[in-house]
Amino acid sequence: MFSKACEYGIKASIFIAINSRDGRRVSPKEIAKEIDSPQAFTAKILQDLVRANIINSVKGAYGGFEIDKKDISNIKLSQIVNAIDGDKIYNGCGLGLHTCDEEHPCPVHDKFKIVRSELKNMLENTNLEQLALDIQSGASFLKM
Amino acid sequence: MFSKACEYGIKASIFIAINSRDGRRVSPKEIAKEIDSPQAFTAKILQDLVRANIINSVKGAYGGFEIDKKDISNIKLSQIVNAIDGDKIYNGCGLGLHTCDEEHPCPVHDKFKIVRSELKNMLENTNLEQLALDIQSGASFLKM
DNA sequence: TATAAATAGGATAATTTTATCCGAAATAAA
DNA sequence: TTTATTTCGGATAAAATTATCCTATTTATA
Repeated sequence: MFSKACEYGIKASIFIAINSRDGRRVSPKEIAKEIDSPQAFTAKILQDLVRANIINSVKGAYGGFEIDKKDISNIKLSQIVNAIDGDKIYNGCGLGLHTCDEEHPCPVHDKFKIVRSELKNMLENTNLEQLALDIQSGASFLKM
Repeated sequence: MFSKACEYGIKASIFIAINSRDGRRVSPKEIAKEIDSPQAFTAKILQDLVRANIINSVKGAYGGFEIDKKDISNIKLSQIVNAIDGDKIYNGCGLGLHTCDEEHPCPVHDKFKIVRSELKNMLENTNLEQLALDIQSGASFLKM
C-alpha cells in the first residue's frame, strides 16, 4: 500500500509530534530506535518532510527535529503520504493504465473508486495529534 | 497498491477469459500486445497463474492459455491477487509492524480496517466473467 | 517420424527501492 | 574562537522488482 519510506515517514512524524508536545526535539537516532527503522534511511526521509514543510529541523548542537505545537493537529496523514509517495495512491489507476477515467475506465475502475475514496477519507481525516494521543495513552504502538 | 506483476496478471486473466468464452486459446505474445505489457515477463506471471490452477496451459503446437468456460464466473480477483502478491494486502500492517492486531495495534490500525475491508470486499466480489463482459461491451478497457 | 509451434524454466540484466557511509555546513555552548 | 553536536547532501551499496534472452521440453500435424 505505502512504500517503506512512507511507513517510516508516518511513524517518525508521530514520534516527533509526541515529543514536540512536550517541547523536546529528537534526533534521527532516537527516532530510528523508537520506530525500528534504519537510521540513515530515516534521516533522508526526514529531510523530505522538512522540505515539504511538514516538520522543522534545527541544525547544530541541541538541534533536532520538531513540529510547531500549534501545527500538530493540522497535519493530516494525507500530507505526509503525498510528500513521500506522491499522489499516485489517489490518482493512479489500480491496473496501471496511463489513462483511466470515467470515459476510458480500466476493468476495475468503478469498484476501485470506493476503496480509494475510503482511503482518501481516512488519510484526510486523520491528523498527527490524534495519532500521538493514542500512542501516549497506550492505545496504539509504534513498533513490534 | 498491487505490484506490476499483479496488474499484468489481472489484465492477462481478463483477456484469457474473454477469449476462452469464444473457445480460443491465446499466446503470451497476443496477451502482451493486448494488455500492453512486456512479453517474457508476462509469460512468467502466466506460469504462476497456471501453478495456482487459475488458468490452464496447453503446450505444443496449437497450444496456449485458456480458462475452462464454466470456471470463468467462479474466479475471483482475490485469487489472482493472492497467487501473485500473496496475502500481505489482506493481513499486512499498514505501517509495516510485524505484529499488529487488536491487542497491539499500529497507530492507523482501526482506520485502516475500513479501507482494507472495502478492498477485500471488492476483490472477493468481483469475478472474471463480470470483467470480461465489461470489456466486450466496451464499458471498460485493458490498455492506454 | 520429422517438423513446426508452443509453453517451461534457468540465467542474466536493468531498474527501482531500500539502505549505508562519509564529509560538509550550521550552531550552541564553553 | 574553538569544540562538540547535529542536520544536510552526495556517493555508493544492497536488495527487491521488473524485464530480457536463450534453450529445453512438449505436442499436433504433415
